[in-house]
Amino acid sequence: MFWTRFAMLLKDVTQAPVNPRKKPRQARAQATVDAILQASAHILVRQGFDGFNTNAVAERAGVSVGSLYQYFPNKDAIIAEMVRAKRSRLLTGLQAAEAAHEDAGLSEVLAALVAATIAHQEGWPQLSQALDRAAALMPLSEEGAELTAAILGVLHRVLRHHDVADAEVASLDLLALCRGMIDAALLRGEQDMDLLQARVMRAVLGYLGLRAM
Amino acid sequence: MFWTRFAMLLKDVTQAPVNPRKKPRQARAQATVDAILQASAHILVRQGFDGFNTNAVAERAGVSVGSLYQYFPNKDAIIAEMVRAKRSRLLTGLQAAEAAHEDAGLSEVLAALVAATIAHQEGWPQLSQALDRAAALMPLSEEGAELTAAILGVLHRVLRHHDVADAEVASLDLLALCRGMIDAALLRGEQDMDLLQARVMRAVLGYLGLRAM
DNA sequence: TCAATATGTGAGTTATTACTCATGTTTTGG
DNA sequence: CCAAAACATGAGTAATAACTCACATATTGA
Repeated sequence: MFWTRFAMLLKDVTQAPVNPRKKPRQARAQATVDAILQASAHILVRQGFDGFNTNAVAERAGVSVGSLYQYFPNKDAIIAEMVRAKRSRLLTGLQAAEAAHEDAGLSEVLAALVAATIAHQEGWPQLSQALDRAAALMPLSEEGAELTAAILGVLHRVLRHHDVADAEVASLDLLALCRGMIDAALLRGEQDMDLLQARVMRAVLGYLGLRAM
Repeated sequence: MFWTRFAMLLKDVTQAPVNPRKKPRQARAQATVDAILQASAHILVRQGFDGFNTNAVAERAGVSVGSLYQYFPNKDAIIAEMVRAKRSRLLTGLQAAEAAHEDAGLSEVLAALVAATIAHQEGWPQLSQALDRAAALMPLSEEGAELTAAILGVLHRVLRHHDVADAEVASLDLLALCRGMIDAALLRGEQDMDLLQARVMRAVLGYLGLRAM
């Protein structure tokens, strides 16, 4: 019928509230969600973004597409959740490093933060990279934005605590600097993390006008 | 999601010299190609990768899809050409900076190189970023790879000429460091290029163990 | 002038894939 | 034990977009 061609005009004029999918309540549901996330990571690393489609993810996870869409409103939400989890882990690592060196000198705290950042990326650098890229291209969820702010916040707090001038800009610069160096190094397969750490620290301390430790 | 629309990673691993299309011979054909590239840039910046499809590009360029496919064998080739052109421009800028400071001290040459890099990204930071990202996801054309090597080569040569140890690794690190800081700063809308330059130089000189100029 | 060649056209073909829904199965609370 | 709620299924639908092709127009060179 001709009118079906106009059905699109009727749908969803009002903005959708980013589809509240159900949360898993039973253990098997949680297992399904975990399987989906694990399969997603696997596919992202092995096939890249091109192989990453919901059918493939569901198949590899051993669940049906229908199940996938019970817990993720759309494909992006899977990526968003992986990014969220990754950010959350980094934040935890940084906070731990901060706490463990509360009374130490600036260089020492920064070294701990850099080490935590490297360790965080090291495990699965290809997945880390893929997720970082995706994160840059996606509108962040509210929680994602909060986590990003909190990550920057740790650095900012440390710098201010040690009376660094322009802590605001410095934290942005240092984060970008570290990310750039670490990503590039891991991407080209670098193995020696201590060496990488030392090089990053030279740049960081140089930026701040401090001498090497 | 942008990545599903790119053939980049999976197709023709083993084959196809990715250029079986005709080169423009008449002026109007060159105009067509230019229009396509310009439209592509516009769409990439305004709509991102999601809006970047051949139909949209052709429409905005004011040509037909058929014409587009006369000069570009596939969608990726458009991006590849933009990346190639961008790399080529950067290389030219760096070589000019190098030549203009042949007999100067290391700090001075580096400052010129950093300035050239900033100037290069400054014009359209969003396009720069989009292309950088795309380049990371695409297999480089032969010429693209050569350009990348040449860009690194300039830095490498400068470092070696001034007897920097580990010039190989240092050039990789410094390039990544600069890219990271500059991209981030321009994307968040920073305006003061002299200030940015000074901050980048602090990191660069610190990395090399040199004092500020 | 007039073929040969270069360039331009855009509706149509085709493959892909995000996402739905009618229906079936399992778990839970009372 | 039994309904209701949670969970799972996967063939099917519909939208999208890469790319083709048969044909039209413009330019060139002799």
